[in-house]
Amino acid sequence: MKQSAASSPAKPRKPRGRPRSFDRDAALAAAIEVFWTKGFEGTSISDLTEAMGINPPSLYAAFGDKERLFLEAIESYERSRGDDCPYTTEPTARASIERLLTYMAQEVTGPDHPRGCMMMMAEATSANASPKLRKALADKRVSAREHLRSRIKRGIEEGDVPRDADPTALADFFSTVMNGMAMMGRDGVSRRSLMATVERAMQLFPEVPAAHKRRVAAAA
Amino acid sequence: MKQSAASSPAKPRKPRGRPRSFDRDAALAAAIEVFWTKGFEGTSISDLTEAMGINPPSLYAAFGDKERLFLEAIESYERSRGDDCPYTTEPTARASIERLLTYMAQEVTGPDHPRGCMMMMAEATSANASPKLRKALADKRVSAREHLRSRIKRGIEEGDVPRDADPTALADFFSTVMNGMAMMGRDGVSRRSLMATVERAMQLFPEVPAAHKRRVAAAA
DNA sequence: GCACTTTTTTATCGATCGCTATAGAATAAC
DNA sequence: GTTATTCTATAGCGATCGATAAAAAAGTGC
Repeated sequence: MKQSAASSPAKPRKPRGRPRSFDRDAALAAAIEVFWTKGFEGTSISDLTEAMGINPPSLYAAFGDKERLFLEAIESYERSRGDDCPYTTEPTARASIERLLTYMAQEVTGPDHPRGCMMMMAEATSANASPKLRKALADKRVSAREHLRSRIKRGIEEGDVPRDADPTALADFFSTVMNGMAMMGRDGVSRRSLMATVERAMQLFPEVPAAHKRRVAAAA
Repeated sequence: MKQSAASSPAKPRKPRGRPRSFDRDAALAAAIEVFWTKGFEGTSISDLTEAMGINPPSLYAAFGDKERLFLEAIESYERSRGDDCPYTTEPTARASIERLLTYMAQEVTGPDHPRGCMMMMAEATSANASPKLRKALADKRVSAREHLRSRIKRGIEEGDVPRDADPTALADFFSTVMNGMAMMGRDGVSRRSLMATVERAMQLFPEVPAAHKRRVAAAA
């Protein structure tokens, strides 16, 4: 916690010992790819070391153990996807959800990385993992639904979603569709098919009555 | 292939050696429960022998190996669920799909067995399995979608689904919802919530125009 | 009774699992 | 230079993996 007064925090002095000979971020990216394909339990340390191009002691020194590496992989995976799809910046809840679903359809059928969703794989392949990891994954899934819910709630407050809409039920429905799309994507279903599903599902997003919409626009 | 003429096929004569001391069906049911919870790779032989109450050699003698036991478990699982939910007997495609989704909502939240769907677990936990098993699982998933599609197509032919409906796209959509429900169920979402999702999704099932419906009813 | 067949139990097999002890190699501090 | 520190590579730890050999046990047929 305490920081040395002599050393500038912005320019950390070079570490003492032998420098690391591999790119930590690149190694993590390689680990993500493997976990994404095989899940947590389906991935062995030798799978990882081979893909990352390092030996086991280097892996353990840099990432702790398999569970901690997996958690870091999950977090990096989610962060980069959040950056790729800034759905919260959309002006309406409807546009946010549609953007999210569209991104999902593209992502789970991406040609330059494993198909499907790493979080779905995580869920099914951590049955024997530590309670700590299980809990961390469950929290992330709950949090994802909660994000959807709060965005819809905000839409109600801002007037672009009808007052009688149920944010929790809507969030659960679109979460279900997203989960399903992840499975379908892993299953090899085409991007075109998933996009058709997105369009279909979006028909269920409730519209504000045109009359009320005008009223809100006038007030703003 | 050749059958002894002396022995009645309905009353097979008692086998020669030491009789099996366990109930094969009960053992298979126990195996299903374990695979359902932990997936294929997440389940070890000792997990199985403990749950089935037998020793490894008995398991191998009765079921072949782990993959064959798993396949038999999957097939038994699907058969019993097909028996539980005879959705093809419903008069319309809409009623069939709705029954199927409703059954799914109840099944994946069942209180007296593992949550979620065994086939979803199978998909994610067979990354290192033999190509043969992988293919068998993929075929089953394709076949499930095809069943949906053909039921909708039949609905078009029988006049209870509009002529301009796209059976493949509809089947893909409802398959996506079902897959998503399985994930949500495993995630601990309530049955009530899944039923709300079913009701919502069914709003997207296309209706035949009332005028045309009358015409078909008169013809029948 | 004895021969034969099949399942049971016990005790492993070799391979792989996640992980680490140890020693040598590469750098900074002095 | 020497020393201290940190990383790398080799080798292997105990545990568990899926699967089986061997022999005792429990039946049928004669």
